[in-house]
Parts: sequence; structure tokens; C-alpha cells
Amino acid sequence: MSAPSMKDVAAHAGVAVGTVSNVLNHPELVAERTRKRVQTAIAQLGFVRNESARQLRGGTSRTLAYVVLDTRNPFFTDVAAGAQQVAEEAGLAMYLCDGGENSARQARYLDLLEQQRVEGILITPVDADDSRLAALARRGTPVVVVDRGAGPDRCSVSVDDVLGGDLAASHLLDAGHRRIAFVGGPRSIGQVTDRLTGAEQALTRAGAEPLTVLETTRLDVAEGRRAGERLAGLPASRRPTAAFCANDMLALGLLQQAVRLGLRVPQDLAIVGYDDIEFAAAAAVPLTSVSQPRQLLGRTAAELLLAEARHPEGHVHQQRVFEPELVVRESTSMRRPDGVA
Amino acid sequence: MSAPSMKDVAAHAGVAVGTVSNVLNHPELVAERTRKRVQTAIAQLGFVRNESARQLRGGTSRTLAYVVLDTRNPFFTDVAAGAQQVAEEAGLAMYLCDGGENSARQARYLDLLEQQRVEGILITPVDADDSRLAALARRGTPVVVVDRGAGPDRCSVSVDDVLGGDLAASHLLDAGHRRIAFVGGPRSIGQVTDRLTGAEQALTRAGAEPLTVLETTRLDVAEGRRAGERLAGLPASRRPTAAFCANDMLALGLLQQAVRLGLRVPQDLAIVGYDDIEFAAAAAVPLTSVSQPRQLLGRTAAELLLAEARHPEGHVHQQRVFEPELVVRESTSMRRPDGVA
DNA sequence: AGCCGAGCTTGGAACGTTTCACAACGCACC
DNA sequence: GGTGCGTTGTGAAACGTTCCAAGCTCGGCT
Repeated sequence: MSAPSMKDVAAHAGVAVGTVSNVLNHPELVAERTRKRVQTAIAQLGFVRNESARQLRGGTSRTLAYVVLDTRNPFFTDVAAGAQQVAEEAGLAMYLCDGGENSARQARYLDLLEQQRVEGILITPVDADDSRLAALARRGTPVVVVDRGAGPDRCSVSVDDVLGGDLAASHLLDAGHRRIAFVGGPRSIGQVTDRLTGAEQALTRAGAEPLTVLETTRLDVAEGRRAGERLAGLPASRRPTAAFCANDMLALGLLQQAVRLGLRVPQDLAIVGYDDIEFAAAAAVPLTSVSQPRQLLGRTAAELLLAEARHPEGHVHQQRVFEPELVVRESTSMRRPDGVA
Repeated sequence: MSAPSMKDVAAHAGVAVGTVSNVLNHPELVAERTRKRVQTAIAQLGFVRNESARQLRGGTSRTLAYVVLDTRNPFFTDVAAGAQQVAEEAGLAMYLCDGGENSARQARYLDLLEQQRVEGILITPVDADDSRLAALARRGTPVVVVDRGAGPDRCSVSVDDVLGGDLAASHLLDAGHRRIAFVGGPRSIGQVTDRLTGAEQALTRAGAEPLTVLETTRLDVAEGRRAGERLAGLPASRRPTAAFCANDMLALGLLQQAVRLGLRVPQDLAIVGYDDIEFAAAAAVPLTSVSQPRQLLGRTAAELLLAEARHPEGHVHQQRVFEPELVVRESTSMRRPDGVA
């Protein structure tokens, strides 16, 4: 009653197990007649290869995985789409594992994937703890860190987040803002601290007063709304006139809540996001954002991973760093977006 | 040089292979001293269980998969988050497979997952072809269809899309619109045709002129923008005064392009979306949309799947249908959203 | 007729686990 | 001093493949 195996197929077709295997893997070795017979037996029994057995017997898993920071952030699904494309071209499947910004969950996925002997892992880590990845790599599972730089003994694909933070803050300074807030967290996430660092660096350079940091527990819309509430609650005299958010999810939440509570954007509060996700341009007030080459990031990461998986011996780890780009829209520009007035 | 196996661990610790297995699976059967010895051997060698072998030898995969229509649509990642929560509580991992609105790709994933003997599959199918799912189920892999109704021999979790379409169209009719466009496609996707059917039904009931159907090739923002272009290109006399989009991705694209091309929303063009994704409320003109209980959908689906996977014998298939709800926002309401004037 | 090689098929080893019947040991008890 | 029991550890079978050496059957060639 359990799933039919090759043995059953062989019996049913009156051939040896090896022949069934040959029909599946080297059909050219099998005589026409026999092949047909085996194939109908397979169809009749509803035989399905057991991938575990297959893999055990020396095969490879032909599978990659991308352990994502949070699948609900469109930025990462765009990156994933890029990676998936490359995987597909190489004949590999790619699983997405949602870390949900949860360190323990990510760790569990890593364990599982290693035990499953996937050919390689792409990961955007929640925390800075590199030892787990080091162990993985040491034991033979190639790892590429995505959207975060890595040390010399690992491939990584990232965008210069410090520069991105600098761009964002500089833009706000240029527009005349002096009291600027940074919205983002938790600090354990590398991108958050890098973007913050970049922004601080710009302010220091300009001799402006330091950032007001509104720390969040996650990088999602809900947290953005909470930050909006906190900002709107401040007396206008002390309220920052601009906010730089660690990503667009936060920025969109912040924007939404700020508007709801009566702040005008950008007049009362200018907002800069990060990632330039597709929805940023379509926001209530189209969002100024720091853009990253999402798909390219994914593609490159997958290519590096494949290269390492295919030729582990001579592999030289690369840390690719792309440049972010500021996309200015109405959320920071004083011009009225349209002539409705 | 290849990954160490239990045999290596056993040799290193001076015990039998069976003992190593016991340390891992039934530690209480092993004496303290021996257990310690084995554990240090494991640590020293960097031994990692081979999940394939494990699974082969009668174990189960403790893994679910959700084959998503398109991971770049936030609706589905929200559903996935709900499902994942349930899976996690049950001690299972869940892989996300991005079908990318591509029938062939979905099929490939299904094959792979079946060969991998996952415990069950959640799927939002691209096309209406049920035979593949039927085959899966027949051979013993439980399947639950998500966001689409199914026949009596399969579990499904869906929202009444016909009703949703009706709600949307009725709302537009109530607001006085008579020339209404439907934006969506391809028709192979069940949700699209159901929502269209519902809308048509409302128009017929009201004796209004039939829908102008703008068919799209995908359900994404880019296609929405293209539809916007087509609409804006029509002479005002023949242009629909309202559009109902098969999902929010389309609606957001349409909105964006319509505004860019000088149409005022909702005065020149009212827009209703579908799914009420988080970004709908934050759009340039907050989007009226048909809301579905996303997380609940995912949770329920996963629960049904688990139930079937755990007790296949007595299982009775259920087709759960939830009710959608119209959320009215500025994209269809004539009131000016704020007092800016 | 005998031999050869081509074409096809076979059977069994190996992959790394888990499980299970059983062996070995020490110990208490009669 | 044997018996019986509980505690630990052992070794081999089994899971479903793939791969390979070896076998079989033919027809053609010398």
C-alpha cells in the first residue's frame, strides 16, 4: 500500500531493477520494446522516484535555498526573483525560506538545509553572528551572503549601505533640514547600522546636530506607523523636520500615519526611504528612496554560489559591492506634485 | 575528505554505529560516559546528519511546501506567513516555491516536491488543470488548494471571488458609474475569471452596459501601468469612468500611470483593487479594495493540510470559503480626502 | 564451425541512516 | 553458585536508488 518502488515497477514489467533505472537515467541503453514496457508499468503503478534514495546514492540535490530576512518585504522577493532566474537557467530549483526577521528560525532553516545537503545557500542574515555560516562553509556547503558584506572567507553581494545612508542624509541636509530623525532597528541587522552610520557621517561632515534615533523592533509597515505616532506626538518646536527610514516598509508606514495625524509631507516632515521598492513610487506622497539593483543583486549572488558549488577547489571568494542611487520624489521635494491646489 | 558519516563518528569514539544513532535519537538509552564521548566525536568531526538517508530509512520529511502563484505579490507572502506559523507550531519547516505565474515552473516544483516526499503541499495554481493535483493526491501527497475553490476530492481554502467581484462592481454602480472597465488576466487564473464573473453579474442585475475588459498577461504592477496607458489613451467620451482590477498590483500600477497621464482619481477614473494588501492603503490615492483574510487563509490551509497528513485514513475533504469585504477609500469616493483644496 | 563484438539485460554492492533482536555485563536474590 | 533481571552496547537488515562488472543472445566474419 505504500508508494511503489523501482522493485515493484521491475516486477510488474518483468525486468530487473537496474533496467528500470536505466530507462529513467540512460534510456538510450534500453531496447525500444523494453523501454515501452517499463514506461507503461511506471504509469500504471504511478511510480515516483524517491529523491532521498537517489540523493543518498551519490547524486546531488540540484537544489539551492535562499534564506530570506523577511519575505514580506518586496525588496527581498525581487532579489529572490533574480536569483531564481539564474538557478532555473542552471537547472536547479530554489527554495525560499522565510526567516521572518527571527534569528532562531533562520538557524533552524540552516540546520535543515545542511542536513538536506542542498548545493548551496544564499542568505540575508538577521544577526551579525558569522560563526554559524563559517561552520556551514567549513563543512562544505557553499554560502553567499546577500545584501550584506562579508569577510574575506565568504562570497557576498551587497550594496554600499554606508554610502546609501550618506546619500540620503546629504540630500536632506541640502534641502535645508537640520533636525533629522533616523527610523530603524533592531541594531542587530547589519543594514540598519550601516545606513545609520552613513547618515551620521554626513551630518558630522556638515556639522549638523546629531540624529534623533527612533529605534524599531522590526522593519515593517506597522513599526513605521508607530514611529509616525511618536513623531507626530512631539511638539513642533522639537520635532524633526525630516526622517530617514532604514527601509521603505518603515517609510511607507511612517508616511501613512504622519499624514493621518495631520502632518503634511514634505512640508512638515520630509521622508526618505530605502530600497526603492515598487510600491514606493506609488505611495500617497511618492517616496524619495535609496535604490538598489535588486534583481542584479540576486542574479550575481546566485552566479557566485553556482560557481563555488561547481568548482569548490580553485574558488576565490568575492565580495561584490554595488552602488546605491538616490531617487528623489515628492516626499522630500517642496514643489507641489501637481497643479490641483 | 567527504562529509563524515556515523561510521566515522563511531570509529572515532570507539563505539558501534548503532550507538551513535542512539545518542542522536534516544539519548536516554546511552550511558552518560559513552554519550559524552560520542558527542565530542561528533563535534570534533563536524558530523552532520544526512537527511536523505534518514528519510529513506522510513522517516518522514517533516517539511511542507507552499507553491505560490507569485511571491512578488504581497498578498501571497501574507498568506504564507500565516501558513508558516502553523507549520512552525507543528514542528515542520515550510519551503516557499515561487511559481512566478508560470505553469511549467509550478509543474516542475510539484514534481520535485513529490519526489522529495514532502508531507504535504499548499498550492495556489496558475491554471485550472486539476489533473496534476489529482495525481499527486492519489499517490499519497496531501494537497490543499489555496485562494481557489476545489472539487469535493480535495481540501481548499478560498474566498468567494464571485461575491468579491460583485461587491466591487456594485459599489461602483452605486457611486453612479455606468461605463466600467475590468482589468485582469490571464483568464487561465481562476481568481481572475471568478472576480470578472461576479462583476458581470452585478452589472447585469443593474441592467448596466457590459464591462470593458482590458486583458493583461500578468497580475503585476507593470501590467497595471500598461492598462493605465490604454485607458488614458481613449477619448474621454468613450473612456470608462471606473476600473475594477483583478488585484491590487494591477490597481496600483493603473493608478500610478493614470495619475501620471493626467487623469484625476477618482474624479476622472475611480479604481477598485482586490486583496487589500498593506500597500493599498498607503497609495497615492488610497485604494478601495476587496479585502480577504490573508493570514487566516494561510493558517486554515496549513491546518487542513496537517490534519490530512497526520490522519489520511478518515480524512474528509473540506472546502472552506471565506467572505470578502469591501474596504472603501479615496480611490472611489468623491469626497476630497483632506481639506487642502 | 568457431569466434567476436555489439547490443541489451542482469544482479549485487554501495550510499548513511534507523531499528531491532540479541549479547554482554553486573548485580541482587534465593 | 546458579537464576533472573536491568542496563548498555552490538551488529546486521532494510530503506530505494545508481552504477558497474559480468552475462546472455545474436548475427556476421573468417
